[in-house]
Amino acid sequence: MLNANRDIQRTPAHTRSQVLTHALNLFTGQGYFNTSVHDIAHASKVSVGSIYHHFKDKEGIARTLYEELLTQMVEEITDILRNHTTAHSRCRAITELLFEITVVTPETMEFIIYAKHREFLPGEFPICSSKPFVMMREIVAEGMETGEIHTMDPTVATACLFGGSIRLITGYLDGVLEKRLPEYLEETWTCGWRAVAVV
Amino acid sequence: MLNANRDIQRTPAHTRSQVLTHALNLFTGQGYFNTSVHDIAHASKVSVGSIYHHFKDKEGIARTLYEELLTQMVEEITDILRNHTTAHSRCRAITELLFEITVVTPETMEFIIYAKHREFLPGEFPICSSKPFVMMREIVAEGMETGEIHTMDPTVATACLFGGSIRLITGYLDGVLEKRLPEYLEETWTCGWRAVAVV
DNA sequence: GTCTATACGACGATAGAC
DNA sequence: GTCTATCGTCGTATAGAC
Repeated sequence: MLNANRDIQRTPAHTRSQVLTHALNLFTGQGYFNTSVHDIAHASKVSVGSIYHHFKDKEGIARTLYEELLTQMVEEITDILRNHTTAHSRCRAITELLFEITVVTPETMEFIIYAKHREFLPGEFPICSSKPFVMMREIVAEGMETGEIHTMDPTVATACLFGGSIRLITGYLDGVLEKRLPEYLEETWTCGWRAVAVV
Repeated sequence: MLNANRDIQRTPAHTRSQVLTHALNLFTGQGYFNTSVHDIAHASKVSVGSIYHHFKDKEGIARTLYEELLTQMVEEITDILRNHTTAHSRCRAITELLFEITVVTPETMEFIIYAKHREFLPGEFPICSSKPFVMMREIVAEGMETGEIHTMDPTVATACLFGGSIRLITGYLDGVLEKRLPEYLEETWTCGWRAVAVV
């Protein structure tokens, strides 16, 4: 996953990362159920047998992807928590992070925020119960205690603060935006913050 | 068992509506690809042959559902346009409508707002390009001309105005809200409007 | 660990009787 | 129009050689 573009190797680690990379592209590009293990094998230039050696089954590939991408996102939010102190600054940084991930690795964002995980990952909790989203709500809740954000239901505040950004991101992933995504950042952030900020 | 079968209506219209109703439930409950035509036949108490008499194929069922539900929503928004004049009043009414549809017929809202249509309806435009969403953006744009809403990119304004509500709705559909959905209406609307309103 | 070949079940769709 | 029975295909997963 991390060392995606290297010379063609046949090491186990390389096989594994190739499979994950191409599975992510196929799952987001044409959907999990429209993607066969054979498709993944072909795109990864790896045999079906190798795939089943590294992963229990097709679902296992998706689950691994889901967990690794979420873990990565948690780390990035943790960094933001370290480098920013106010709720305003932290939420702004998270918004920038979401936009950046979307532009740099749209498949990642699509798989995290836009896929219907419950349809192919039985037992998995909804994405909004996942760690990154919980962290975002905690940041908002703390912002209420410091008086930066209106005292209200934290779920509502988080939804309204980030809801606009998420709409823009899904619009970008759907290819329906007229301008490039970053051009929407300032205005979207201003609106989102205005929705919840104490004047 | 056999007696029960006598009570079942066998008119074409009844067959068609039964299939659509149960297909919607199954598609939203377990996903389009996890639902077989046999499942639909069983749930609808109709034979597979009858289903294929009324619909070209499985995709045709989903496409019919999609079109009918969107048409219904367009009519409801049209009603709102008739009965309300200001952008404030119209957007508020639309927010209430979205919440009400979600509570009364969650499958409808899930199928419209939450399904990944492009994965099973090839050629279909993304939901945010659909008529209801376009109408919402037009209402917002008019609100800018009348001075009710900040002059800004209409896409951003619409995303921020309704983004919070949509997040709450998806949270409800995912079953992760602590309170019942209507209890969030006032606060969510207030936040959304504050995000874009001219003071 | 990686590969090819294959078993086997599931599902979409059709045929043809009533 | 509705039904049952069946066909053909596709895709997951495994077996077993290298």
